[in-house]
Amino acid sequence: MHAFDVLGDPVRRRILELLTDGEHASGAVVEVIQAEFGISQAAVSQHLKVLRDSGFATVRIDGPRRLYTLDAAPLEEVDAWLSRFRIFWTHKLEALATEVARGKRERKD
Amino acid sequence: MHAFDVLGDPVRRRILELLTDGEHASGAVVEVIQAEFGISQAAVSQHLKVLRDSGFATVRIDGPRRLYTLDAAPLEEVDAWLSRFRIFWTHKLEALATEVARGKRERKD
DNA sequence: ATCCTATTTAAGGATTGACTTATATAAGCA
DNA sequence: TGCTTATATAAGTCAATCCTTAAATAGGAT
Repeated sequence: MHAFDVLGDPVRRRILELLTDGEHASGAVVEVIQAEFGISQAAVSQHLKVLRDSGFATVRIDGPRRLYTLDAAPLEEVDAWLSRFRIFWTHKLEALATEVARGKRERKD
Repeated sequence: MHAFDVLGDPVRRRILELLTDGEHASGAVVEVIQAEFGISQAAVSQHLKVLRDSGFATVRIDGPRRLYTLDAAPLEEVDAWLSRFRIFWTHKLEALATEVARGKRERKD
C-alpha cells in the first residue's frame, strides 16, 4: 500500500497524530479512536496492522501489550514528493531557505 | 474527497507533476498518461474531474480545449498537516528554520 | 488448570473506486 | 449543414477497502 493510500484514511491519520506523543499501547489507541470514530476494537487493530505493514509504525511487545511507535520514514517520503510543489505557495527565496534548512536531503519519487 | 485520497492515486499524482510545468490541455495530459499507464481517454478525463472537484486544478476553456492549471491550495493543506511530523526527520533547529522560512503560515488540520 | 485481559486474525458483507465501452456535447472547418 | 476533433459523461463491471461479529492466541493472576 502506497504511503498516500495509508494517509487517505482519517482514522489512520489520527493514530499517527497520537503516536507523535510517543509510544502507545494498542489499547490506548483503541480508547481514543473509539471515542472519536465509534468503530470496533478489531477495526482499530486492522488499521494498526496497515500502519505496521506500510512502515509507519513499529511494535514492541510488552507482556500482553503491543506498544506502537511512530516511524516517520514514509512521511518523510511524502514530504519529499511534496517538495516540488512547495514553490507554489512559498516565495522563491523562502522556498530556497526551506530546502537549505532541510539539508538538501535526497528527494525520490 | 479528502486531499489525501486524491493523492492516493498514482495517475493523479503524475498529472499534478505535469501541471507544475504550467497549463496543459486535457489532450496533452491524456497523451502522457496513456503512454505511461495505458488507460483510456475517458479514465484520464475522470481523474481530471476528481482534481477539479477537489480543488487541485482549475480549468480554462479555449475553443474545444480545456486547459488545466494546478491549484496548490490543497497541497499546501497536506503540507501543513505534515508539518507536525517534520520534527521527526529534521534536527530541531533545522525544523525551526523551516518553519520560519515558511513564514509561520496558519497550520490547520 | 482456569479465567481474565489484551490483542490479532478470520470470514463475510457493504461501499467505494478505477476502469471499460458507448454515447453526448460542443467548437471549428469543409 | 454535416464531418471531425476535443472532451466530458453515463452505465456497468471488477477489485479493493472498511467495517462487523466471531474466534484464535497468548500473558498474567487466581
